[in-house]
Amino acid sequence: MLDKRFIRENPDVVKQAVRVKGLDLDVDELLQLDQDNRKLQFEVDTAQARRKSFSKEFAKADEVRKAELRAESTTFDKQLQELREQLSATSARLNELMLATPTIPWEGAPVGADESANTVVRTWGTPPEFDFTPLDHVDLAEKRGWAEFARARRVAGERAYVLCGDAVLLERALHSYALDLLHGSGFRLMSVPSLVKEAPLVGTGMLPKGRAEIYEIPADDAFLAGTAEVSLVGLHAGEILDASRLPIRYAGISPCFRREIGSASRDVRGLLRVHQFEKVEQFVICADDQDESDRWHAELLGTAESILQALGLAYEVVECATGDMGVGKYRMNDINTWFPSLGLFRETHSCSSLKDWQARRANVRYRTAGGEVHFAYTLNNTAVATPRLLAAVLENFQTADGALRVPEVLRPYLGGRETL
RNA sequence: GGUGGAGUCGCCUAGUGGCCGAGGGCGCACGCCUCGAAAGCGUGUGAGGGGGCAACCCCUCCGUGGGUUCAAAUCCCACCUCCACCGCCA
Repeated sequence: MLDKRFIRENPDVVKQAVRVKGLDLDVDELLQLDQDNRKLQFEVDTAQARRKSFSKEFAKADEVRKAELRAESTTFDKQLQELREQLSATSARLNELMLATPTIPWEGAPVGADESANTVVRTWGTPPEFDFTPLDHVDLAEKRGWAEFARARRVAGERAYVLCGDAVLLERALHSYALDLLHGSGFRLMSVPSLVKEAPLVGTGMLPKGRAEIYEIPADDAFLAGTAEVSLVGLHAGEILDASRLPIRYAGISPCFRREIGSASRDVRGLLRVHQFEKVEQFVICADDQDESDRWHAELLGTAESILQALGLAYEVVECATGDMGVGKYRMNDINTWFPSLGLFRETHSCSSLKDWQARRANVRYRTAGGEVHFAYTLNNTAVATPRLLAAVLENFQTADGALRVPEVLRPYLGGRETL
């Protein structure tokens, strides 16, 4: 969500953002509604001021005047009611359009309709070379008894999986490593709800547009969140934070649920695209200062890279194109990790800066040292998301004898074992 | 699942229909006092929207949404959240 004043003063900038992000939003309609809405607001305010004066006078009036006032009020209320209805109709529509307004993307972002316009910023590491025929993670996991797919799908349908034995320990090790790392660098560890209400989903921008992607539980007016970000933003919804509390840094861990409705029958094999997964997420709320936000973006991205480097996984960092980054984002960098079975890099992390787009929706504000109330800036990035990253570890570190070489940083979490 | 209680301006609290256009205390800010501070005294102290060149002015908000009334923090209904107890339970 953008600032209305900004839209009024910079309609062309907004239109440009709508265009490069490939969105369907009529900025002129929005501007017209905004103007209509303000006019109606003024009329309603004025009418209400007058209406209030009737009641004031009533208390002091004699019986004759009271009868007059009652009659006048009734007539006046009809007009007022009509105005109110008009106002609520225009403001509802205005709000609908406001929720669809995009963050103006970073000028450095490649302009393009979709991910094919993304550019590689840098790569790290070298994809492993095998002197044997490596298995993909599905074959390897099944061979070692580390996963069940056919049976899992009997239980939970397509894209379901069961991790078994050492794969469970390895998954847990990845999350433990990420949590310890973040805890050590000042992030507050937060284990948050996945079962959430509608408001935080609207606040984070997952709704209304992303409805098809989210599991709904209508009996309880609840939803299953696709990321811990939903709860982490929601925790501070409606608050005015003291500047001294910023930046807020959270490492959120939660089960994540996604319907994957837009990618039906894609990646149906294995652990790459599943409906339920486990993610440690980095999340920051900071002041509305672009330089500071940029620094956090770099740090969140750097932390994710350091995790992959520590694991010894080759990856590339991608600058996401305007059409790929999503409505609310100012800048987005994906990190794609090498998957030997695919012979390419696949997304394992996604780092986003949203400026105050999310904070405006969720009404997360802070009071500056000077006493002014501002919307905060928010950023987020994956730290570790499994089982996708687990699959990368399985594929990259398999050995000729069908074993798995455990990355050194994970060994402390696996009783010091060097291979599984 | 059941029963009872509660949600007021950062915090505590007053407020059972018009004098609430929300009072008091704490905290905070500024000033006076002081060598300096504390104490004391005084003043100020929310958010959102709108109008005006401006000084200013108006509207909305007492958990949320409805309702009753000329008039609602106050009365009625529903919901949300919290607390206590009972039942069930990982």
